[in-house]
Amino acid sequence: MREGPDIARIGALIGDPARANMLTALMSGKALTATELAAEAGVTAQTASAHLSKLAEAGLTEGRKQGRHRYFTLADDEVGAVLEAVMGLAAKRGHLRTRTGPKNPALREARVCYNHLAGEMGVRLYDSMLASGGLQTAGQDILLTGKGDAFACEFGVDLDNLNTTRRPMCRPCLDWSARRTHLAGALGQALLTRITDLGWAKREPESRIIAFSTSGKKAFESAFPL
Amino acid sequence: MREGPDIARIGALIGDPARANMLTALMSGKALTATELAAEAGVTAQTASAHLSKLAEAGLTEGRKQGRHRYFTLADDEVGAVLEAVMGLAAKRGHLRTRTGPKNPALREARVCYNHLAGEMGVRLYDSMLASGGLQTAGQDILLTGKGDAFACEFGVDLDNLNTTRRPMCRPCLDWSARRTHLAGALGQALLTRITDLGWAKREPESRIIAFSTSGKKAFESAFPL
DNA sequence: CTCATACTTCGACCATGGACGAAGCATTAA
DNA sequence: TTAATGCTTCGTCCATGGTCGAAGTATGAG
Repeated sequence: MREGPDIARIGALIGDPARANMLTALMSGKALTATELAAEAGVTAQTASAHLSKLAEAGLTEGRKQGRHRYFTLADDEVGAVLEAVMGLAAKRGHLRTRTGPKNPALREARVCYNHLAGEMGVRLYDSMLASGGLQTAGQDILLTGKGDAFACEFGVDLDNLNTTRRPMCRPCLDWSARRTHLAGALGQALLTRITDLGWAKREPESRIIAFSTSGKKAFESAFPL
Repeated sequence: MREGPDIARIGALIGDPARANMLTALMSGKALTATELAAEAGVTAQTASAHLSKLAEAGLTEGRKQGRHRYFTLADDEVGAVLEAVMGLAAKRGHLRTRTGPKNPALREARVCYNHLAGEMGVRLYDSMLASGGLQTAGQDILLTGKGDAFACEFGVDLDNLNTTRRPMCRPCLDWSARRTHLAGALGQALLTRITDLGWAKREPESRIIAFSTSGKKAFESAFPL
């Protein structure tokens, strides 16, 4: 890092997109693992590890080791308050910012986020299930309703198997590109698996892109109407 | 700029040392010209111009043209508040940051700041003159006392010529690397000129470094004791 | 008028640091 | 034990963007 006043060090830390996404994710107050943060930021584990080292070294985050996981949180609420302040500034000035085109349109449209569908189509899936009453928000949590349960069965997802796991069925995930919530958790993972099994889309190797076929996209859009 | 959340754009803006120095200087509330800000940041006018464009485009600063000057201020007090918040965070975490070695020790020790001496030796000059009663602070301004007047004459600076100019005799300048005040203004410039004329030091071409000779440094230290 | 100053734009260079592959260590599961 | 997972370290590559020289525009001074 170049020579400069201390304020620049903090700014540079927040200024990197990957780190900013990590910090944004941690604003929920939840402790997240390094792998989860890597997915949130859209980078590999190695890169995330380097970022998390820098954040911890600067005292913005804290990590505690638990088993073979490392859980990260914001160091304290002052960090949260500063991030909130900067976000407020960003939001107000946002409207007059230069047009921000996505680097890779395919990546923005549909990609894998850890193990579930993200991007615009991920947001659509979530919005659609919320609108149809299959999902229901309860504060920070998301609940699967009876209606949603039935929908999932019909869609071909085996819910009984999922229930045995310890992972939460539904988890909200803040979208990297769209800054909108989409569906993570066991159900989110299962739905993505089912979508690929149905042949609607396939994961491109060596990238996070999920490529929908033309017919697959049509089927997806009728299954998850807005 | 890369793709990323809005918060990263603000962070990256603050994260550059040159821009951080500019913003820090503007925290005084005074309107400063582009040239002054360039000197404050330790960059050339072109570079400063590019930075000021970005800051203005993002809505962090505002500039109004007056004659052939452009005066810049922070856009509003929310920007000031955010900067203050980030500074507070930087100050608290500062003590546990990794050892920040100056990239170029010579640059940190003595360099030219626009037209006067800056760096550790610039700070020393200022502190020494303040301690000996040659300078006196009066709010934001710095005054040259009778004692300081006599000292300057003895040191070989022609004060009469300086008085004819419109520039203030003494001006405080916030140090780029040390974050300490040092002496700018007509006197600051004249003192540096005299120091090089005496052969104590010489400007290195192609850099901002002021290289003191061993004997020159000794002479400087006895002329400006702490 | 000419000259000097303040600032901007253009172009090119290059250092910083973010990216990932490969390989390693540590912990847990089987 | 072996295998799998979570994470880190090392090494390398390369895009971003900060930097300045040169040249151009505008404003004011003499």
